[in-house]
Amino acid sequence: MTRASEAPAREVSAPAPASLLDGDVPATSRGRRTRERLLDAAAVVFERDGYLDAKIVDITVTAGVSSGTFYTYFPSKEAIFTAVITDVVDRLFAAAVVPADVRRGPAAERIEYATRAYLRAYSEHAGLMAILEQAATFNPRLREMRRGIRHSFRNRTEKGLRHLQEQGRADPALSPRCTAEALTSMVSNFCYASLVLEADSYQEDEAVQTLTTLWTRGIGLSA
Amino acid sequence: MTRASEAPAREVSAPAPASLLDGDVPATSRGRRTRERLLDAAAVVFERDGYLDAKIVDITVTAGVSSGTFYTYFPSKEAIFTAVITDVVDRLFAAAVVPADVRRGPAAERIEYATRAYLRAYSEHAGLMAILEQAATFNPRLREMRRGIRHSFRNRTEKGLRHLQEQGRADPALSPRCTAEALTSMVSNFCYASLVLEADSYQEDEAVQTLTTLWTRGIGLSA
Amino acid sequence: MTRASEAPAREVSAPAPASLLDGDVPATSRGRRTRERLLDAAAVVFERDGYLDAKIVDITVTAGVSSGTFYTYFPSKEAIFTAVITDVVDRLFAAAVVPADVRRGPAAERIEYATRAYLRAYSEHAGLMAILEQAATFNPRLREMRRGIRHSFRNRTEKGLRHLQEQGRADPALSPRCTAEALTSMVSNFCYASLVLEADSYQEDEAVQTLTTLWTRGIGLSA
Amino acid sequence: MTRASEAPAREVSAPAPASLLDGDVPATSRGRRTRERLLDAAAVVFERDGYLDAKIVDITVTAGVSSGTFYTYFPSKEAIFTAVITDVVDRLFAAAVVPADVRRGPAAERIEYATRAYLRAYSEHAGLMAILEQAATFNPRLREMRRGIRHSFRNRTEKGLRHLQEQGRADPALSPRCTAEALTSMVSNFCYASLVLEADSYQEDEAVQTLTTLWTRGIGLSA
DNA sequence: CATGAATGAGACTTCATTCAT
DNA sequence: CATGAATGAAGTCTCATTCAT
Repeated sequence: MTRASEAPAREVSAPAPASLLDGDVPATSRGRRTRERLLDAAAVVFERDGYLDAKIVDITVTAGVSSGTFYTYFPSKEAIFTAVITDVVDRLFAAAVVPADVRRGPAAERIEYATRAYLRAYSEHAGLMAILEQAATFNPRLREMRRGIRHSFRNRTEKGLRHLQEQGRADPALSPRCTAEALTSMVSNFCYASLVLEADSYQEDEAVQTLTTLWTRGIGLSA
Repeated sequence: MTRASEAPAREVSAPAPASLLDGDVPATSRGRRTRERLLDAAAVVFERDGYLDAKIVDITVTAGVSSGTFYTYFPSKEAIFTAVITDVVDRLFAAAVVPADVRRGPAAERIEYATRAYLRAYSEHAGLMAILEQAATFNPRLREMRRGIRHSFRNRTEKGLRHLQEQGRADPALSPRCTAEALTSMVSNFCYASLVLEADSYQEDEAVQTLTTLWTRGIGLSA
Repeated sequence: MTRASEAPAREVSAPAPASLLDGDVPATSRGRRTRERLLDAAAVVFERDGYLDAKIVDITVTAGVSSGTFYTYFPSKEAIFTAVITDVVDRLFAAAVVPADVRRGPAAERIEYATRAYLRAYSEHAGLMAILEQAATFNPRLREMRRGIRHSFRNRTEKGLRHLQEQGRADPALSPRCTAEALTSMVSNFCYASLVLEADSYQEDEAVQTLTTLWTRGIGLSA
Repeated sequence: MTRASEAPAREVSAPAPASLLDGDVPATSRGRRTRERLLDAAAVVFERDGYLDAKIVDITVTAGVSSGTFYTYFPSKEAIFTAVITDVVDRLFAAAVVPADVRRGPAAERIEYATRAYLRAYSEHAGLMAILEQAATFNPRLREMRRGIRHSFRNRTEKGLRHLQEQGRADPALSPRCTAEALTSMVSNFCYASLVLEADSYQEDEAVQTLTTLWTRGIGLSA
């Protein structure tokens, strides 16, 4: 019997939940396995059906558990989606890290490295990135998440650009922030357009070279 | 504006449309007015609530008609949304047309003109563009529409770039298609990021200059 | 697709609802008939199954309409229950009105009249009164309603007692408020106990005489 | 308090209870302690959340045991509620016992004593009494329990009244049963109304005096 | 005895669309 | 053409109870 409206206060004032509802790690290994199975199943279902059309039952059936079990581990569709996406984003960030030796090398190579890494990581997870893009359009919390990701990349670019400008190796007339925004847009939306909207339209090398050229020449990079 | 008494003959003699279900223009002026009211109401409601949360009743109530009346003019929610968006896109395209004198002028100015025009038009309709972005993520037909829009812009850019390359005024090493894709991404996603995701983050001039600089320098434009 | 949590604001800020959700009278006679049918069905179902076990479908099936139709007329189970109970309570109040000629007669007869009227009305609607009693134990709004009903009766008793005390015809040592509370308790809970908890345990005359005697003698009524 | 080491022999030699499922006392002292903890926790949770909203997990968490453990001691939610309420009712009955000296004194004082005792006991346990009232409205067994309690009090009153009538000290015209019903209603529902529905509306003395006066005068008690 | 994960039935509600008037 | 009432499929989430360890 559902009487949510009659005692809503507890949702807010409730002390620590009795269980794993907030995504804590389960106590037993059996629990951990079940949680993993649910996450894997969710990735499959979200990618296949999109955020809106993904049903909890589809996830539980795919994971081979009863539908009630879902709620032992995640309080909602949004929660498991966030967990799935967080995984992916972590890998995206990890992939985007430029190794020390490259970082110490020429700026152009650094930019090319980062661009290629982003393209590859995006391409590997294009399915779920598309779904994040979708979900972000109507879910405020997921939109916030998506903005956070974008900001990370933009800030890194902005910082790098300021550095080059200080060294006199990039056009000092460019607004670092606005330029970083534009370049982030270029790369991320190029990925979205060519990997999500269309199916794999460009060769990796062609794309990397084009983007790198536009980027380095655009900021007036001098060797 | 056409008053009911102006052209009654036509209302009678016009060949009865097979059906209004596809959004044809209604035969009577009263009908035309109702259709307009619905379109206006839909623009308001879609922009306010998003595609998913927009309810047909909200549209009809806003338009001041009964909910049944809706289906006299549009066969579905998707249909009226398409009609609304088509209007907006038409204006976006119209705004993006570069006047003859500018077209005959220097390439840099042409690019700046087009960029500024796009930015302004986007900013004017940012609300609905955001909703189109949303709807395109889950509705195949609307996704197709969105791709069509993108292709138009990209193709124009590609054509322009080929032209410059042929004249020896842009880097011939760049793939015209891939470059056009990247530049289209840069401008369109810059708009999306700064006008939809964030609230108006940049001055128009700063944005136009930054984008134009990146663009022209990126393609290696020579005077 | 349910996404209640993602746009909860509208529940509060929404302007006038597009329809009859707040229980307004339907515009057409067909609508009025349907609303009546739902109310009648609800009375039957609530009485038969109790508030908790009453299902919306049972009501709609009993009324011979689809389940969606329910929500054209009532926003929730609570709403239709309130409507049903309001009807019953109105009749209870109406029955409790003491006609002018009796009111001008001897106090003892007045009290007996009111007691008998209450008993009869309660007995007639015992089923639904029991359900109100139930619902009031866990639904704040319905509890408020129940208290309102009780207050009405208690206040009437209090007023009458003050009057008698002023006339020197009732014990002036009694607190009118507290006494009215006790007497209201006696009569109302006698009805609850003998008509709801047990099945019809007393003859009407026996009950009326006992209650009237306790009441009149209790307050020290002098002719 | 029994420590585990104190009586191990008995723990072993005691005839194994067929089952603990019906709330029998556990064989080990550790078990007894767990059972107590569950009962205490249940009292807290039931009083705080009501019967319907009380969750077994909340009880076990409050008691500091796992949810499975619950079923080692009680077969169901209803069972532990019954156990909790039985405790309370026992104390209510205990409090309602009129000591010998008072019993031998004047009838008016006896009635006053019993009334005051009831009021105090009820007030002390008002929270759980309210929940019993709630649970009784939808659970047949708990309703039976509630009726049993009521009958005890009513029967005692009835017996007392018969006694007074036989002694010629109370109105012989009153039906003892029906009168007892009415007086029980008056006192018990006065408590419910003033202690549960409203918050502590009357001073104890005022309430006791009012109720006692109505009671004694109502039955025509002569010294 | 204790643990905590697993179960699964089932009611509510929404809203695009249809249809009788 | 307009009205507004009627439709009905379908997915989420709860929680008492069971069971494997």
